[in-house]
Amino acid sequence: MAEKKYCIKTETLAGFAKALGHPARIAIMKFLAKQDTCYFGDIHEELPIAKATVSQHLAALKDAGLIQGEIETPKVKYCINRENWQYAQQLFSEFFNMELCEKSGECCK
Amino acid sequence: MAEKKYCIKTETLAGFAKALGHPARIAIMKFLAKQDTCYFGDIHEELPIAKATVSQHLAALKDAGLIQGEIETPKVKYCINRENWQYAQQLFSEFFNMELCEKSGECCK
DNA sequence: TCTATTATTCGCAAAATTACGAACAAAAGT
DNA sequence: ACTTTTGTTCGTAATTTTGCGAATAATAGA
Repeated sequence: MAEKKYCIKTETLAGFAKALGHPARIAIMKFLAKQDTCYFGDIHEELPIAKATVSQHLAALKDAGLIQGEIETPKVKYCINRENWQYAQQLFSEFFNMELCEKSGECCK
Repeated sequence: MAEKKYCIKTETLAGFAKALGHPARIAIMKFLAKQDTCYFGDIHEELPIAKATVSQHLAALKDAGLIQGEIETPKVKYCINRENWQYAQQLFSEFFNMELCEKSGECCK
């Protein structure tokens, strides 16, 4: 499907960024980071959107690899995928810490 | 338009992430970071997409505040908006460095 | 087995994104 | 004035995203 027009690191970083490109998904990640319990219902309560929509956002984050889920019937528990979280952190860090060319960033007013 | 359902920092971070959520836009930012000259034509040459599409991506990055443009007829020069770039860096840094709850990230296999 | 709880999937609609070629605008040079 | 160069805007199409309610699945408990 993805025809890889760009280098793999660029594609991967863009993928993480895309997954984080919605306030509900940022809110979910922040919530998961600080909670002991991370049941679907608790996440849903935090957000001003329908549960079907929450489920969709969780699926998006899961597809991106940023979270993972576990069934604990009748509930579902979600948490951050630490390995990929760390990788995303590294890619963003590299991206934002690349040294800017002297002239770049000064050429425009 | 934006009805602010989430806290401002969350919205802002999501906005930056969304702007970076496409490989062409990541590629543009990387290119701008390392180039002395940052004319539209040079950016277009780097990318495997039509100029109209490049223009759209540049507009998206501009709307997000990550870059700025300057006319130098007949060319147009683009560069990173350092102030907002730094703010984005800070927001991402805070986000990725928020301490994860002990249990969070360990509750799911 | 029936019921209650929980979360996903389905079906749908509206809106936004991505992409392109063609048309257009602006200014410099002839 | 005309032409060339450069990049944006327009018009359009295909796809994806976002969102919701209703239907569904899965399991525990009565």
